[in-house]
Amino acid sequence: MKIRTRYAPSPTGRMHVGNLRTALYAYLIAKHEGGDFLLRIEDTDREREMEGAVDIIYRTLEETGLRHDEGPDIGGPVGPYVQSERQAQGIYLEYAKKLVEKGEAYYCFCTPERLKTLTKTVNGEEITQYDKHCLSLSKEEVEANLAAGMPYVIRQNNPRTGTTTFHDELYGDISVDNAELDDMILIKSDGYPTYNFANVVDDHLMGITHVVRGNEYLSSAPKYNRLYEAFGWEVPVYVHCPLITDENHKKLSKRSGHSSFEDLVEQGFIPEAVVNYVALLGWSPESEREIFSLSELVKEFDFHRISKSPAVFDMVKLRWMNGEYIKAMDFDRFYALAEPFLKKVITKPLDLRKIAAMVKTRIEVLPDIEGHIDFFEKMPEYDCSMYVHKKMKTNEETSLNVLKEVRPLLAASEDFSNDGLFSLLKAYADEHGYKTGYVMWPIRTALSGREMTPAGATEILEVLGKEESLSRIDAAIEKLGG
RNA sequence: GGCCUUGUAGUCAAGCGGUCAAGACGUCGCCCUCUCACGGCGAAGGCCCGGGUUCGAUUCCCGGCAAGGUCACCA
Repeated sequence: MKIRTRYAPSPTGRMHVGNLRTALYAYLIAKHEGGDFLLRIEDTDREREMEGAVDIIYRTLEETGLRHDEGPDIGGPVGPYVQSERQAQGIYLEYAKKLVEKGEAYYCFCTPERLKTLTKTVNGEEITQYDKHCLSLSKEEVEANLAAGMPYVIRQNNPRTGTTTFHDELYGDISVDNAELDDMILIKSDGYPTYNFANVVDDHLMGITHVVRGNEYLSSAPKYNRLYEAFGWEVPVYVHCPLITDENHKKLSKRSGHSSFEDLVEQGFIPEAVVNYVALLGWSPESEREIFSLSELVKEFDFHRISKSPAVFDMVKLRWMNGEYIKAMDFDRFYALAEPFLKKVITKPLDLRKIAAMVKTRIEVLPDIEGHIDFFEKMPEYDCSMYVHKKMKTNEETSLNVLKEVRPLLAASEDFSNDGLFSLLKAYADEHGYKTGYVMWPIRTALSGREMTPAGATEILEVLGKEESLSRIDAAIEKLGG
């Protein structure tokens, strides 16, 4: 049988990294076996719906490369793929009524006020368990209420005794006392289905074979199972993914500042790196490899190797991985990404491509660029003590001397390329019996005013050009009292 | 509070009765080197606790403990 998985987000905002990983795993499970990956929009909560959110979903799927085979935008054999459209067709009500006929669900006319009396507070959380009050209504009473236009919901009718067991591919068999199962609402008073119900109905109607979802649904899974059984439908394979947490081991929330894919992209992360990192949060390949393209993941992915324990989202490791992607990236693409950051700092007509090349192996995230290159634009303030370097055996005096001697050589040099400059200065050093660093250190300091730079002295000379370089060296000589 | 799940270094993680308990990030040290970075080499750091079962438990069982999740007309 062909595997069919789905990603079923609700359009309420940016794509949370937990959802992204769920989508990724669903995609990988399907594609590893040559199956289908579908997109379904779950817009049954008209309150929380956000304008433009569907576009964010499309864009994120596009940027991460998680191409769906069926969905609202491209259609497919089991559409529509938007739940509000499906509800308009009356699909959910129709199926809910089937359950009512079977005695697996019932109409409920309880008012919010009455429901409130059923609520108790535990640890600051409000907990409500319905008391099956409306289950005892006779058929006539229900008909009368409906005829009178009383608002109603339809609830699942769960048994109060016995146990329900469901199977998860990762977690194994999980049994729950039926007394724990609330009579959850299937159809809301506005006529829309709840997530719980729409999900089951649509997954079945759309032929989903593997339901991939976050582990926060683990405790409600038995109720879904009962729904499948009530309908007499085959229960899909459940794959509950472990939770992704923040550094405090709490469910990742918007407050952490990096909870969504878009947040991360804004912070300068590369989509491929995010996908790669997220794939490894809760899953590990057989090999020791860590860097995987999406297509390599498709090949390697065995969902049985998904772990069961929650994982902390580690920005430090993500940064490292992003750096790996930047280093491996072909230069033109890197330059395209880097250019805005370069131009933010540098307005002078310097060779930005050369500067980009310098910085490529030294950053983890695009915005890191800015901190490396500001001295090109403008010579920063610095202290003369910077000329003192124990290992290079330099101090202010030796530096002044070197700068003075080297200045005319540079002024006379026709060749201001990195290679030419290096051999010129190397020859000078050899001639005087100096170590290379002994002469390079003061020059680099004079040119940059920085203890560390993304390039050596000669590369900086090359980029700065003769005129600017000499002027900076002159300023340094003066600063050193020469 | 009920229920569910999880528990290998700071973090991600291999492991599936016998291992010097992989690997990666981070940290520290060394090498390379015109600084830094890259790259190379190395170090420190771990099986939640207590009982069993077993010749032998990180691994199996039981009990604790801890953490997280969940208990909506949200998904």
